[in-house]
Amino acid sequence: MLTAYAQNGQLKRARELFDEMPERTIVSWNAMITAYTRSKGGIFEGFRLFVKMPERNEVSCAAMITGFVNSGRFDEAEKLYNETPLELRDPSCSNVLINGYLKMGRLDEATQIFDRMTKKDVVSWSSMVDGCCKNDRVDEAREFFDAIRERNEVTWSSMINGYMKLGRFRDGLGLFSEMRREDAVRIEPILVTTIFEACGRFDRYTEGCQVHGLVSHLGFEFDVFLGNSLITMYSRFRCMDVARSVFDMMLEKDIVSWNSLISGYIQNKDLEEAYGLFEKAPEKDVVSWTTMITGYSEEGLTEKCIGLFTMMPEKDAIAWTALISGFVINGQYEEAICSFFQMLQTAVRPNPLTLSSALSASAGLATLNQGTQIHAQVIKRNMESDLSIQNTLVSFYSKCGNVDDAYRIFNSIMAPNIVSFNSMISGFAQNGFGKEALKLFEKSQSRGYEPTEITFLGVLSACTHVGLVEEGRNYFRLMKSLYKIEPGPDHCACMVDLLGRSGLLDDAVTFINSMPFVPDSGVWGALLAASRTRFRVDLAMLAAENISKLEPNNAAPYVVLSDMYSFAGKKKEEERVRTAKKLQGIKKSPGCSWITVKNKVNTFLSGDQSHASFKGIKCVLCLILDEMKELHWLDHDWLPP
DNA sequence: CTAGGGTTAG
Repeated sequence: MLTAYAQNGQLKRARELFDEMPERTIVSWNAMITAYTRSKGGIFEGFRLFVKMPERNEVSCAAMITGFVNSGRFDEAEKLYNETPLELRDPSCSNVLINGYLKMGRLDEATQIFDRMTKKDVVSWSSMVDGCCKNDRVDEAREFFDAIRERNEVTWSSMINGYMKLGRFRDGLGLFSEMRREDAVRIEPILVTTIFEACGRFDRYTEGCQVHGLVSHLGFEFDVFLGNSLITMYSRFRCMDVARSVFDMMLEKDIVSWNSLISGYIQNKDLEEAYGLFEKAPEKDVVSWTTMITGYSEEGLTEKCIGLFTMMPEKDAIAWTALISGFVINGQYEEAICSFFQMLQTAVRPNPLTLSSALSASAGLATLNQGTQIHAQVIKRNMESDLSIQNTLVSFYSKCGNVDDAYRIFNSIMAPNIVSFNSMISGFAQNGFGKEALKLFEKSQSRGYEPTEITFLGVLSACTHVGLVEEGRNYFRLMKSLYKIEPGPDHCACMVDLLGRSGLLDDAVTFINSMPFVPDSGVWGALLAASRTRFRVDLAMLAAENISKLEPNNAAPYVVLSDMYSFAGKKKEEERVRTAKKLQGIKKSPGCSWITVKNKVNTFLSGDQSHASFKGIKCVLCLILDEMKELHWLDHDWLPP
């Protein structure tokens, strides 16, 4: 009764009953100690009872030490442990302490207790095995494992899981087959699920199928957990037929089975099959809905996302985040921000990913004020030390032109990863600090960070923005030869941009012709922009034709060509381009830009002279253009209107 | 009444 009351949140009733008891045994006292130490702030009342009780046994000590360990009071736990008479010092007391230390990563203290134990049991040994694995000391774990005389299911699975988490299949599966030869230990389905998980994650098809074949003989192939993990594994292998047949053969399915299969189809881009299952599912939960929303947003179908989200009965933080980040990846930043502020008005609390997505949206819009508000939310919610948020903040402040703030945040990151470096390198590059960007790249290399494709986009654009042509060419070569990263379309577009902006247009064309794949519109776009700046009608035509082939509705080729013909006085050609544009039915919305100065948004449309300070702005612009001419960044007087 | 591992889907 005491325990029943305590476990149902009625500690007071338990205490009343305890006080009324005509006589109490050690077990009654122990039950109360456990009840108090497990309830918030009850540790000292628990200890008071422990001191007061007339007689104690080993369970009393273990319970009390557990209480101290679980409330982080290791000093008190250790003191009590040392004061416990040896004949009462059950292995459980030591095991509690050992596991407490292991969970905190305090391996030395755990080992000390372990070494001092006079009678170690299988729990003590298994705890050391697991604790070493969890603290990235798998090989030490193996030493403990080999030293144990008596091994049970926990010992084996701790060791096997340690290997599987690291993808050490030879060691893990080797032990697994050794375990099968032991008569005294059972193979538990749940251990096999972790093997399937690892096979899926490390893309080990052969091993996954082998283990699957093996367990189907053991009689628990119809276990729900096991079936679910098989569905997930085969989905990762892109074997949806097998995943489906596992699903169909399962005698008992739960909502996770349905969700796993839906998610599998979505990962393999079969939205129709996914939606069919979603509709057919006997029950749906927040995960089912969110899975579908994520699937649609990855395919750019944000309308469908909104529809599903609206119909969804209960929305949690992850669901909101799926909606918001879906908008962000599709460039719908206003919608993302709007949803974020809607979310704040509900009781659902944003998680780090939500705030990071909202910050990305602000970065996309370059709305400094709004993003700063979200930064304030980050601080308010104590998420400043979240790495993904810090990285997004670096990007955000950079995009808003606030390199100093970006750099300040970058430097405050305790454990930066390559993404942090990528964000800062790109941030420097975007703001014209090419030298700083390249220096930071070299720093990341000397510190042993592995560069990614994104790293080189930053590096190449840094070279572009300061005209470092040779360095850019060099990095482009190194990328492949030294870092083993294949240049993609974006890297090539960067190179064309680099050569084009430096006036080396013929080199740019040579580069395009030497590309190992068909140039995309980004590559041609870079050439078109350079041709416009340098007034190379021939290359502008080449680029324009190719863009039109790839993106028939893109207005840029028509606009640039007609402007250039117009300047050159070639009225006929200009007219021809304009007519072609009309025939295609292409409408170009006027270019628009804006900047917030002292809380006021200043908007500029192309050709628009209505700004209050138009004269002054134009004057400064002319000064800048003169300087550009002096530096030979422009070859002639022609400028796009 | 106390102590160890494993839990699939967003």
